[in-house]
Amino acid sequence: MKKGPSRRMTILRQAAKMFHERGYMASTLRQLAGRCGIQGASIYYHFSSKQEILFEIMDYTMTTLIEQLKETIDGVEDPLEKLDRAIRFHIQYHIENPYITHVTDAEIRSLTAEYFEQIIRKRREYEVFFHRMLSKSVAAGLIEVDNIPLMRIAILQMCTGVTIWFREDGPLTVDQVAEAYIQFIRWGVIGRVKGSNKHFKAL
Amino acid sequence: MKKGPSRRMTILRQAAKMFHERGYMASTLRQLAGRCGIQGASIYYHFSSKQEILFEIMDYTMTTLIEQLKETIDGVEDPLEKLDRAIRFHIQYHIENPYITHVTDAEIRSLTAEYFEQIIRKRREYEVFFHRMLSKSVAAGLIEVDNIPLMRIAILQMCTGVTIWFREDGPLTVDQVAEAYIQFIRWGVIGRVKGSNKHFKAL
DNA sequence: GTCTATATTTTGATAGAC
DNA sequence: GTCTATCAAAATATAGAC
Repeated sequence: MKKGPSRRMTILRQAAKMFHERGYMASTLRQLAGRCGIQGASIYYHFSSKQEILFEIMDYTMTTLIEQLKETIDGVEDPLEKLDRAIRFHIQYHIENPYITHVTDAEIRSLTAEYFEQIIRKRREYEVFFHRMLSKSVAAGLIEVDNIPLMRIAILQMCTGVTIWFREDGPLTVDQVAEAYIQFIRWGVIGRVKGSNKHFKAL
Repeated sequence: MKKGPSRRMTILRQAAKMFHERGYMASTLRQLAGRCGIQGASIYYHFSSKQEILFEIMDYTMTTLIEQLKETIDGVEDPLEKLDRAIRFHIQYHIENPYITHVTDAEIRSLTAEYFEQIIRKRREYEVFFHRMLSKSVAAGLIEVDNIPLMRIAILQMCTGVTIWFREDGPLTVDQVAEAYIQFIRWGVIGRVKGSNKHFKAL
């Protein structure tokens, strides 16, 4: 009675894992089919092209990221608290879904023009949330940021990077990484050191 | 009498640009040759394989990074000042050499086993410098970092990321980016806000 | 839905003339 | 040093049987 994931799903999952490991261009449909226990040609019953597989992975990822980010920050008043939760969610989602998120981040240039535009649009939509949270936190005097787009890029690149080095069987838990990164983003490496307030700009 | 760069150099430069734009696997030797004004087969007079071209780019980059990092921090006493200069150098070199640095960072999995080992070894060597500077700064009580390898990864990933988004014809200068990133790494987004010392752990 | 067989293109790389 | 011509392998994708 146990009904596993559909073949279509299996292909997408194995493709994401493969693209993550070797890159899109270095992955072949025959190898992908092999990992799914079918022949290369059988892939084409489920997808019309290799490009479509890549796009499906990326579109699902971006759609889910946007949707869950909205749920995460919805209703939270304080913009800094909102930003905190958003960053935490971003790290958590990327650690828990390393294949699809890494592929979505790293293989965007492998997309053909039409697909590229669709994914870029969703990526920008996602980034706007972070811009707004940063912007409102600055306006409220809670943080000090000169160039908001620059900080948005720095923070997201750093957090997205977990897909490359995080190992499930490694020494760190998701929460430990999220906590360490949040602390770093808030205070930097000096900001929490006792007595450093002597360095404060306006003191 | 004006002697331009050697053909070998031209090939390496164009290859780095191409690998940066499309990725190693998506770049063909015929296209590369075309950009150099020669035929595909002529590449093989200068290099024995496509792999060798990729390796040469990466090996040059890592060797130069290590060498210039040493020069940058040599003789500086204060470990935090040392770290500061190292980060500034890292950002500057990556912005000024975006093609070779991005390729070296992103295409390491495209290398065959023997080449891979050589480059990984140099990358680790480079990272050790940052580990030591962080470690000594913590020991001196200048900064507060719980997990040094984690912070090293976070900082370097963030700074290396400039190769992806920085545009020479954009609104920012190298120094502006370096300064913003250094400030962020030191103080985070809250650390410099007036009155935030109330958040300090030990106060 | 999956198979075998194959069409078509393109690739990295080699041979040999100039 | 660069060319033309070409090899051999591999890729994506299609056709049609089961």
